[in-house]
Amino acid sequence: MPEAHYPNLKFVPREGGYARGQEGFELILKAALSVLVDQGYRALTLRGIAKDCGLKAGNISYYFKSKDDLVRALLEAVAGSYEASIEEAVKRGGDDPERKLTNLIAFILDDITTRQTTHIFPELWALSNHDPIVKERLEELYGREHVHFDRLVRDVNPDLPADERGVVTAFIIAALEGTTVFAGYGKSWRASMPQMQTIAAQCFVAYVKAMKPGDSKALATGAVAAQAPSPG
Amino acid sequence: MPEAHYPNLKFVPREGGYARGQEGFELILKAALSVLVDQGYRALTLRGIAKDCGLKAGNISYYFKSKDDLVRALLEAVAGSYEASIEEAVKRGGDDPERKLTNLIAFILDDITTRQTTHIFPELWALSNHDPIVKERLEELYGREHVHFDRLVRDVNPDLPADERGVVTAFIIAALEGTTVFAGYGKSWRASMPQMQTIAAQCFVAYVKAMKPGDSKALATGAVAAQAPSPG
Amino acid sequence: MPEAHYPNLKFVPREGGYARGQEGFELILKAALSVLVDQGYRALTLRGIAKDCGLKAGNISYYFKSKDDLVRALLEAVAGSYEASIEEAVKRGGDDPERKLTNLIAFILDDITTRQTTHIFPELWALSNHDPIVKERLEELYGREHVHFDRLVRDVNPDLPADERGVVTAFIIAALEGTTVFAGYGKSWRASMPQMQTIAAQCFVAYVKAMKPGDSKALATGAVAAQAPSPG
Amino acid sequence: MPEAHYPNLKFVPREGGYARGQEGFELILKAALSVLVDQGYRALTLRGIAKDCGLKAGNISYYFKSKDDLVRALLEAVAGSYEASIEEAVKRGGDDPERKLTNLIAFILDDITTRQTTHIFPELWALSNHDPIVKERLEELYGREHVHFDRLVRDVNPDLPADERGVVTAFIIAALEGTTVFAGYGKSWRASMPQMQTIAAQCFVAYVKAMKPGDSKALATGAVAAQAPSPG
DNA sequence: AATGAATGAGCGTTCATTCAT
DNA sequence: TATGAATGAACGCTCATTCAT
Repeated sequence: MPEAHYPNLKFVPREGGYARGQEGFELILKAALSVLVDQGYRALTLRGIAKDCGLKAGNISYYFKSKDDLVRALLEAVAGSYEASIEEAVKRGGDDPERKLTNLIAFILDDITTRQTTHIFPELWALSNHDPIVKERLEELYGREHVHFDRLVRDVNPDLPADERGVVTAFIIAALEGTTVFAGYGKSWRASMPQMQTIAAQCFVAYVKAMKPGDSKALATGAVAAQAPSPG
Repeated sequence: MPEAHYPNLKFVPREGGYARGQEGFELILKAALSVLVDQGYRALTLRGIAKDCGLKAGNISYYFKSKDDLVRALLEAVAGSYEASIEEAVKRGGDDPERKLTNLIAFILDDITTRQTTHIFPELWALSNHDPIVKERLEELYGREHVHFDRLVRDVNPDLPADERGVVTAFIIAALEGTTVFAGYGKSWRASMPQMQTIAAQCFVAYVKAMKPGDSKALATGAVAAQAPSPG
Repeated sequence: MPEAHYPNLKFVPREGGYARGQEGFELILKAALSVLVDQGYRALTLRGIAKDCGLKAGNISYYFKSKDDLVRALLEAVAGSYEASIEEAVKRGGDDPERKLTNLIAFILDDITTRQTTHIFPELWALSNHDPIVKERLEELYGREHVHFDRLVRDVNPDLPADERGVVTAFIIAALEGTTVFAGYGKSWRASMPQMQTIAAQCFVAYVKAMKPGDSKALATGAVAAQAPSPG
Repeated sequence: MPEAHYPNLKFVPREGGYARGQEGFELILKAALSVLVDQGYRALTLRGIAKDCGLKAGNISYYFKSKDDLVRALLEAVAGSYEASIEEAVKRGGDDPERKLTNLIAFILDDITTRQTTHIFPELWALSNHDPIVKERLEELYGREHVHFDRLVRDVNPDLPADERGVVTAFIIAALEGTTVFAGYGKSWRASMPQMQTIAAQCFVAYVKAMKPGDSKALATGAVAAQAPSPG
C-alpha cells in the first residue's frame, strides 16, 4: 500500500547532473515537497524551504540557479515517483487481465488518499494551465499511465479498436484521478473510498468487457442516448 | 452549450448589499475572474486586477476592504454561477430518468471544456486544501450537485439503498469533474470529449441500472473482485 | 473644576471667516479633537475624523482645503480654549496675591489631569519641534500664561527685577505643565496630584517670597551652590 | 556637559543577542534615532531610516522583523542611555547631600537642553498615551530616576516620611523634565537655563530642607493655602 | 558548501486629495 | 453641501536573487 511513496522519491540529476553534492540537493527537494504538501504552492518560498531543511535561503540558490529550476526538479521528482509507483503496481499485477485492471484501479484510488497525492496533484493541475513545462510533464506522466491502462483494457477486450480503447482508457484514468478531489485525503467522501474502489472496478471492468466497436461513437449533445453498450 | 456562462455571473451582494456602486464592484470581479482564468491564482494581484479593469490598485481597496474579501466574493460568484448553470441544466431535464441522467452527464462534460471552468476549478481544488473557506464553499457546491445527481440515480434505480446510492453518485460526479484535467479546455483529450460523453453516459447509466443492493460492499484492497454488478 | 472645558471650544473663523456653514466646521473640529484625544496624532486621519462625525472624508476637504489647515484650526481651537480657561481662572482670582498665585497653580494642576489636556499637549510639544506653526502658537499660548503668572509673582514679590522674575515665572510654568507627564490623566502619580498641588503652591510661593534680586544669577554648572535665596 | 551622549548609545542586544551582525544593527538604530530627532516620529519610516544609513528599505526588515521591533529597540536604547547617564551623574555625586541633589538637578537641566533629549522625550510622552509598551518603558525609566532623587531627598531631610518624600520627589522630577518644553534645545527660555538651574536648585533644596511631616497634606482644591512649610 | 548581507521589485494597504454629480 | 469614485504616493513587508566571504 503506497502509504508514503514520496519518501522513496528518486532525485535524478538532469542534464549532466547537478554540479554539487547530491545530499543537499535531495535535502532541499524533500523540504520543498514537505512545504508544498503542508502549506500549498503559495507558501513554497525559498525561505520557507530553507527553514524546513535547516539551510539559509541563499544557499538554495547554490543548488538551484533559480526557483523555477527548483520547482522543475521537484516536478520531475514527484512525477517520476508517481510513474515508478504505478510501474510497480502494474508489475505486482495479478493472475488475469480483469484482476490486473481491477487491481490497478484499486491502487490508483488508494494512492490518491495519500496526503501527498491529494495535496500535490491539484497544485500541478492548476499550474499546468499556465506553465507549459508543468503541462508537458503532466501529459507525459498521464501518457505513461495511459499506456499501462490501455494494455490492460486491450487484454480485457481485445476486439475494441485502438482509438475507441484509447478514449475509454482516458476516461477511466480521468475518473480515477478526479476522485482525488472528492475522496482524497481529508475530503468529504474519503471514508467511502473502499466502496468507491469496488464501484469503480465493477463499473469500468464491466463496461470495458461489454463494449463493442462503435459504441463510443459520439452523439450530438442533447441527444446522447442513455444506453448500455450495444447488445451484441 | 455553456460556451461562456461566466459572463452571466450574477454578483450577489452579501450582507445586505454593498454600500458602493454595483458597477465598479462587478467590473472588478469580472477583471479578477479574467485574471484568474488567463494567468492563474499567482497573478491574481490587486495591481493585476486593477490594470485589467482600468482602475488603479488603491481604488480596489475602496470596493473591497481586503484582498481576501475580493477573493471570497469571486469564489461566491463562481460557485453560485456554477450552481445556477447546473440547476438550469437539471430543469431542461428530459423525458425519462435515464435520459435526464444522460443529459446532466453530458452537460457537466460540456461545461468543463469551457476555458473558465477548466482553468478555475483546479485552482479552487488546490486552494481548498489549505483554505477552509474555499474548502467549505466547494463542498457546498458539490453537495448541491450531489443532490441533483442523487435524485436522478434514484429515479433510474429506485431499489438502491440511499447510502450506496450516495456513494455511487459521488463517484460519478468525481469522474465527471475529474475529466476537466484530461479533456478540458486545451487538454490532450479535449477532441475526444464527444466520445467521452457517450462513454460516460453509457457506462454510468448501465452501471446504475444494473446495481443491486450490496454491490458496492467494500472488499479488502488487493482482493477487489473484477465483477459486474451481481447478476439479478 | 475644568473637567471638560474642551466642549466649550470656541471655533473662531480665521481670515475673513470660513466660507460656509459654521456647524459642519465645528462638527469636524470636535471630531478631530476627539480622535486626537482618544487615539493620538497618528490616528488623526481624515477618514478617522470623518467617521467620527458621520461625514465622508471627501466632504472634509470642502471645509478645510487641506489637512494641514484642519490641524491648524484645531490647534487654534485648543490653544484658544486653554487660554480662555486660564483667563477665567485668573479672574476667579482670590483675595490676595499669594492666594491668587496659589489658586492659579492649583488650577493648572487640576487642568492637566483632564484626559484632553494630558493627551493633547504632549502631542503639541512633539509637533512643535518640527512644525514652526505649532511651535509659534504654543509659544504664544505659553507667553500669555506667562503674563498672568508674572503679574502674580510681581504682586507677591514686588522687589524682584523683571528679568529675574520672568525666569522664575517661566520655571514655575514649566514645572506645572511638565507635571502633565507624571501626574496627568492615567499617569503613575495621578493619585498624588492633591498633595502635589499643596507642594507646588508651598514651594513656589515660599521661594518667590524669599527671593532677593541677584539670587538667580547663574552659577557655573557643577558649582551650583545649594542654597536658599540669599538671606536678607 | 552631556552635549551629545546619544552617540554613546549602547545597543544592548535583547533575547540572547541578535543573530545578525551588530554593525548594521547599530547603524540602523543610529539612523532611526537621527531621523526621529531631526524629523520627528511621523517621518520615522523604514524608507526614511534606510535612506539615512545608506541601505534599502527591504534590508531593514532583515535586521528587524517588524517596524515595531525596531521602534522598541530604539526605545530601549534611548531609555537605557538616559538611565545610564543619570546613573553616571549620580556617581559623580558631590561632597554632601545638598550638593549632590543640586548637582543632579543641574545635570538633568543640562541634559534636556540637548537636541536629542528635547526632541525625543516629547515624542515618547505623546506615544506613551496610546502605546502601552512605550508607557511602561517610560515609567520604568522615571521610576529609576525617582529612586536616585528619592535617596538624595531623604539624605537632605531624613525626617520626611517616605510617602511624602516620594511625592515631593516626583514633583521635582516632573518640574525638571517639564522644563524641556520651555528651556530645551531651541526653546524660548533656552538662554535662561543657567538661571533656571540656580532657581531650581535653590527652590527645591530649600523646600525639601524646610519640609515637615504633614506639610504636603492635601487641601481641598480652591482652598490651597499659600503658605511656606509649617514653621518649626 | 554555506552564510550574512544587500538589493530591487512587487505585494496589500492606507492616505490626502480631487472632482463630477 | 455632501457623496461616491478615483488617483498617486507612500507605507510596512516579503520575495527571489546576488555576492563577498
